[in-house]
Formats: sequence, structure tokens, C-alpha cells
Amino acid sequence: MDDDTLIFTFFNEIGIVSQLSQAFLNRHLPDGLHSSHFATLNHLYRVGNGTTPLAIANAMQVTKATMTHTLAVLEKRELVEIRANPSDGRSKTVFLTPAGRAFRLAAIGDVTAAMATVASLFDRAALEASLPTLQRVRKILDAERAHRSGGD
Amino acid sequence: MDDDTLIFTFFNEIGIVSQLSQAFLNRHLPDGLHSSHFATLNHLYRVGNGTTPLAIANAMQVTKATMTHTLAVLEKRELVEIRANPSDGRSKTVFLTPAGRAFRLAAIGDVTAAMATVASLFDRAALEASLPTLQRVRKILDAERAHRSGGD
DNA sequence: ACCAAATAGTACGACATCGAACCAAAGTCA
DNA sequence: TGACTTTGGTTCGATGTCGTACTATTTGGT
Repeated sequence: MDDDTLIFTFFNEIGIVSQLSQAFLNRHLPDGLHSSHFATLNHLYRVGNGTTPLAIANAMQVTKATMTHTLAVLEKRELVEIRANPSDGRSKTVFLTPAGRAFRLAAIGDVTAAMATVASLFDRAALEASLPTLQRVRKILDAERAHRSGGD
Repeated sequence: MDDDTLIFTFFNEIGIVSQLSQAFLNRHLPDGLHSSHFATLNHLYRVGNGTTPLAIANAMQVTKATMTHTLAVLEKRELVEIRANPSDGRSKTVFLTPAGRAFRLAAIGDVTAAMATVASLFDRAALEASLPTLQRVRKILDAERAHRSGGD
């Protein structure tokens, strides 16, 4: 298998696994929550409150337009609160509400429970071993994207 | 990191890499072709002609409704031809047209060229090493999905 | 042979995502 | 200070994907 084919195969597999895992999440998340909403809640929880929409969009690797939409959904459900950014009039800051925190916990519970049956089938060591590779690939693609859209 | 967290992290990383690679493809595929169309053309080329839409949908891990749409797009561009299935009145068969073949080659050329700059940054051995893991994960999720929707 | 259940594909409505165009606030530089 | 550029977010239109409901054909049991 030459390099190009390997790379195609690799990304093809990545794409399919991603689709399957997202489908899994979408099926098991409570109340019609979409995996992207879930990911955003988790990000807010991990990174902490007061982040700007753009920062979240970059972290999630979606466009800012998409993040506007995602945050609007979360805000309508009162899972996050969006305030003006005191240090920049163009910007906003995003906060997880208590309801958002609770919802995240509940969602994690549901997903974890649903995952219990399959989780045991995964080879923990193998997953752990491929993580650095994935992260490196992510960084490379990310840099390429930034470079493309930024300069050039 | 406990098992659940590892799995979450793993799928999160997979999702992001998938998004980035799809975005990369979408940016570099000619004539507004979407990565899913590209993947379908590649599948038809690899697996051979005369496959049914459902078989393609399963291989691509999308719903049959989605495949109906994808094939309609490809057919409108005359990259595939869809005929009745002689052995099953409900079914169809899909064929790559000469134009479809040519388009696929051109697309591969474009993408490969665009990828040349980043391809050298990938650690070939690492990608190769994580492929089996990805394939195993795919199989597990796939089986779970089939089980869920089929029985239960 | 007939009727029920399963199956392949389509139609429809909902929604996530994207790119491009746009607006408003900062920043920059003369 | 004032104009040009950059930057954070939103709006808009287009499109890919999904789930559900539906149609037509096939399969299977009696």
C-alpha cells in the first residue's frame, strides 16, 4: 500500500468510526441532545466558564457560524448563559448554568450506561496507544487549515 | 484516566480529526464535490459495479435515505448510472459511468496534490499501527448498531 | 393460492453544518 | 483624530444527514 492509499484508508476509517460514534451518541443522549451540544457542554465544563464563542468553535473545530447556532440551541434550553464580554464589545462570554451542569451529568450517565455493553469490548491499551497519533494528526490538519485560511 | 474518560477522549479526538479531514476534502475536491460523494465513487470503483444502494449505504455507514440523496446527486452529474435490479423488483443497481471514473481520477489527483504538503508530516508507521484499532472499533460499533436496530 | 411479515427504496420534515456576505467594535497607522 | 484593516458574531441560503412514514415487491407460512 503506497502512502496516499494508506492515508486515504486511514481517513476513511476515521470518518466511519466518527459517524458511528456520533450516531451512537445521538441515539443515547437524552432529550434529543445532539452530540455537538454534548461536546460543547463538556468543553465548557472542562475549560471553565467565561470562554468566548470563537474559542469554543476553534476547540470544537467547527466554524463560528455553527457555534452561533449551537450556542443558541443551548441557550434556548437554558443550559448555558451568554453575556457580553466586558473586555471586548464585539465578543461574548459563555457560562454553564446550574441546569447545564446537571444536564451534562445526566447525559454522561445515560451515555456511560449505554456504552457499558460495548465498552468492555474495546481494547483499552489499543485506544490509549492510538491517542497520540490522533492528536498529532489533528494538530497537523489544524495547522494546515489555519495556514490556508489565514495566509495564502 | 478511567475507562469512560478514555473512551470519551478517544471518540472526541476521532470526531475532530474526522471533521478536519472532511473539511480538508471538501476544500480540495473539484467542482463542489462533497467528501461523501467522493467516498461513494471510490467505493463503487473498489467494490465494482452493479452494487445496490443499500449495500453502499451499509458500507458507508449512512442511512439508506442518505444514500438515495447521494446517488441522486451523483446521477444528476452523470457520474453514476442507476438501473433496475433484474433479480429484485424493489432494488436498483448502481454503475460508475466513464465520466464517473474520469472524475474520480481527477479528484484523486487534486486531493493527492493538495495533500502532498501535509502527507510528509504524517508518521506513516503510526497511521499504519492505529489502523487495526480503528477497524476493530468500527466493527464493535457496527455490531452494536445492527443489534440495536435489528433486534431488541 | 393467499395473506402477513420483511425488505428496498423514496418522500418528507427537521436539523446541523458550511461558506459568503454582513455588521459592529477594536486596532493601526499616518 | 480619522480612515483602513482586522476581528468576533450573526444572518442567510444551500446542502448533507437523519428518523419516520409510506409504497412496492418479495418471502414465508398455512
